[in-house]
Amino acid sequence: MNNPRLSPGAAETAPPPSTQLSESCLVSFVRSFLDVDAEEERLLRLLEEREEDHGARINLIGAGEELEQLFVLRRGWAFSSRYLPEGRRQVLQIHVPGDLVALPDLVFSRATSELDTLTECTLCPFPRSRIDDLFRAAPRLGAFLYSLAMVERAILLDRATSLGRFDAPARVAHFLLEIYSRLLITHPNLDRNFELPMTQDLVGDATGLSSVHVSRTLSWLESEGLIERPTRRRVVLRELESLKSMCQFEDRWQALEVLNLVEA
Amino acid sequence: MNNPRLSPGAAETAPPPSTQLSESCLVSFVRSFLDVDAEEERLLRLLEEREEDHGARINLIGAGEELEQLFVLRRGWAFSSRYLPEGRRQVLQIHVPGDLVALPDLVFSRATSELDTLTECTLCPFPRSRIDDLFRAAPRLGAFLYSLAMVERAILLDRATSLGRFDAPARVAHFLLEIYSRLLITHPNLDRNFELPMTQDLVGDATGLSSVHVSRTLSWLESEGLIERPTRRRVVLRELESLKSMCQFEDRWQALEVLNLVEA
DNA sequence: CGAGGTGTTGAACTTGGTCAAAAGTCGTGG
DNA sequence: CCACGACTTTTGACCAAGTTCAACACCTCG
Repeated sequence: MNNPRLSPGAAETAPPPSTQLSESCLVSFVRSFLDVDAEEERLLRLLEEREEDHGARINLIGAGEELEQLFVLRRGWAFSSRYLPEGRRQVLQIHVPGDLVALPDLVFSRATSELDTLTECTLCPFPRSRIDDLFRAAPRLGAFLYSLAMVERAILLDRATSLGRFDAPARVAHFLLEIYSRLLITHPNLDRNFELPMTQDLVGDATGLSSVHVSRTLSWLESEGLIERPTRRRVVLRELESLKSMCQFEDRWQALEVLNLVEA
Repeated sequence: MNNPRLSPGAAETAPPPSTQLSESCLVSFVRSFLDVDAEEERLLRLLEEREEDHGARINLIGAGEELEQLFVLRRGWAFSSRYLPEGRRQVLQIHVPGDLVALPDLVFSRATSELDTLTECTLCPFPRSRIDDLFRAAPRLGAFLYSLAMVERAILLDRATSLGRFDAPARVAHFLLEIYSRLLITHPNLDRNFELPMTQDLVGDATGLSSVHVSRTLSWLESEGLIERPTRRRVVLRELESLKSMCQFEDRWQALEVLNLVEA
């Protein structure tokens, strides 16, 4: 949970149950890329002042809704998606703890996609104006947000490549690796396996496949020894390197170099 | 070429041949979203100090190359893409005049994709550090860059939806509309038609289809009266509304509300 | 124990891909 | 001004990956 790269810092081995208000997964997420000073930390913590819990599998924001609040996702998983005619759907993003959610919709007056929880979640809502404050009062954090957006962009382009040109096994592999690489930032000790709280239906909607074909593809990957599925929701990336090479996976988070502004 | 929304400004009807250094398509692009003050304009013009010409169909940046410079695309079209094994390719982005090119790679030490010209181009290279200056000295422009990134993000999510869940006609329609809506910003007088300097092969690599199927799909769209192709490279979006509804098209540029920071 | 959601499997089908040939387009140079 | 050659687009025949439909098995939780 603490900084895997820049600040060796106070190493707590006990997995923080995130019950203490003092442990902010947003701050620790930012810290893994940037040395945060006291004032910056204060501004970030302001985003997590309030918190609210939500159950699993419920809709938080509907596409087209007016958005007064943005959120830090403090606990649990969520996803954003878009509904299409005839009951089709595209899953656009999987959100894990530490993510800033709905931030992009800041520049639109209405939400551009649905937001749903996967598991029970704790969200910290904050008003849009906090982001303005942040750009004004802490240009380094502004530049950091920009850097974040650029990583996300690179990841979306990777995904476009996956959706546009990969076959089913490569798409599924890419999807698993994308999530795994994001989880590694805040959980550097994950040993090639993680809990994926999604039905195959959702995985299909994320990879542009039918749930039936996701099932077949996962079975095939398992039969090839590339992955394992010890339980329904757990995935083991058994042959990490083979999986990476079958979809040209690049870890964009690892490669990130935050725009590092010298204070004026 | 002048501001279609915020500043009615000095209306020149003659199409500016962009030979005068004083007419910057970047400035006019920014101006269509934001009232730019003198100091901000100066900072933007700094990005276009130098310029260099390049021929059509040549490679400007290879994926993995170290990047010292970013570019403003002043004249001509370019595209970025990624090569895949077995000669496959995914076209990721079409760049038109006024675009900031390679900016996202700012946060990576190496280019994440290929950059190639489509037509003859004039590029204005500038060093990475200019962007830092911009974030520090003009937080409003920093916030503007952020807003731009968020529109681009929304567009990329639309594209993911297209690649993941649309059939061939809808993908092609979406592709054409995406370009058309971008062109409208700087050329508000386009009358449902534009020059598209791309082979069908490239369109296929952008839409995740084979060039053969692009040909069939364009013919089908034409036979349905949805588009016309008066010449090889010109497209007329004859039934704009039908095209939009067949791919749920949303114009993200139109909906953009730039983060509008009040000066501190 | 039973019910509803989830995952698996098989069979028929469909969309779009591949291969190959023909036709069209455009620039170049004789 | 025309002819040639390279490239692009079109068309047809065949093929393959993934979809759809439907039945069945499997958890999991009351």
